[in-house]
Amino acid sequence: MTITTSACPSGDERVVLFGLLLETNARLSRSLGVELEAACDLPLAWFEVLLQLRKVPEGRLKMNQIADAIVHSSGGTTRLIDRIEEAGYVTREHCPSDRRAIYVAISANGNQKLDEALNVHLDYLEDNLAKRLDDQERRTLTTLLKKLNSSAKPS
Amino acid sequence: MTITTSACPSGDERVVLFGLLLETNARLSRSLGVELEAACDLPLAWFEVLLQLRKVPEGRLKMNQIADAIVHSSGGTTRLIDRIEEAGYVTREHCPSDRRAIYVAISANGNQKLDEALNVHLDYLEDNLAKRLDDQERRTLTTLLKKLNSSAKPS
DNA sequence: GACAAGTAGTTGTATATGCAACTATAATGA
DNA sequence: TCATTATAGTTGCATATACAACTACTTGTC
Repeated sequence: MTITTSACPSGDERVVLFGLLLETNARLSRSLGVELEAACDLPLAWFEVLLQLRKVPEGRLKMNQIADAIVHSSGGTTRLIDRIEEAGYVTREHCPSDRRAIYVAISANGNQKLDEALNVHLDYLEDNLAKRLDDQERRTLTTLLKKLNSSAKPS
Repeated sequence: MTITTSACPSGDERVVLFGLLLETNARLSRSLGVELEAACDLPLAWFEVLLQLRKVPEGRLKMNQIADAIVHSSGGTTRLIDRIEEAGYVTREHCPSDRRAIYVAISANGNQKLDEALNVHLDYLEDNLAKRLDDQERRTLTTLLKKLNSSAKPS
């Protein structure tokens, strides 16, 4: 019995695209993670959480909102927030209107750390995004990723 | 001391783009992983390895080539290949010209499993890529990701 | 109001992965 | 040739995460 490799659609244009997406993401997030860790002693996942918290004017989100935003499981998010809280970058606050829910709020230390990390991040992006893609290309990429992303949300 | 949130570059166009890349990837790979696992009982990481092996005509790669292709650490790759080998989808072969090196070769079962998985993957891509982006957009995205990716390789 | 069903978050447990130390082999060069 | 340095892969250990079961609370229905 020969291994025919059959119709072998591994060269399919969509398969290639998807593989590229995985690879690009893996390389970029790994190298950013290394830099953040080295320069700020801040894991990438923590950075993502702090960034999400800064995005909203109140500076706080519920556990499940964070879990959704960073695409983690509920249990994983609990543990992640445990660690970030222990480091003093966020605090848990009770939600008055729903006693099941918990707000996670960024602290002063968290904001300071995030500023630090954003400097590293911006340098990184300058080297790895801006150097490779011009304004127009970045805008196009943003648009395309948004299209791709919105679809996958409700699953 | 007020929490000024400082210059707050979290809305920076590049930061947004990077966040989008992380999020898109996380959502897509998670949902593909769930489908592959459900339909073929094949973890996404295994699928990635098998796909890399099929990409090359010989159907085999050295450990470090695999590690690089799928962006894993060397130790992580050893363990990953251990599991895939135990499942019978790949085999380890000695390299005659370098006795330190090990070839990992896809087996007949591995090829069969990969065909199965590719069917799922192609359906998935049809739903999640092709439905959202037309041919032109996919080509553009591919080009942009390639540019982005080539840069990050040597690190 | 009370019971059923749904939702928010946590915890036990299993697993996957990275890092650093290690072994074995190869390449370099004095 | 032998010693040094570099490389390929594996292993011990620590950690991060997912899944499923659980508790506590809320919402909907009668």
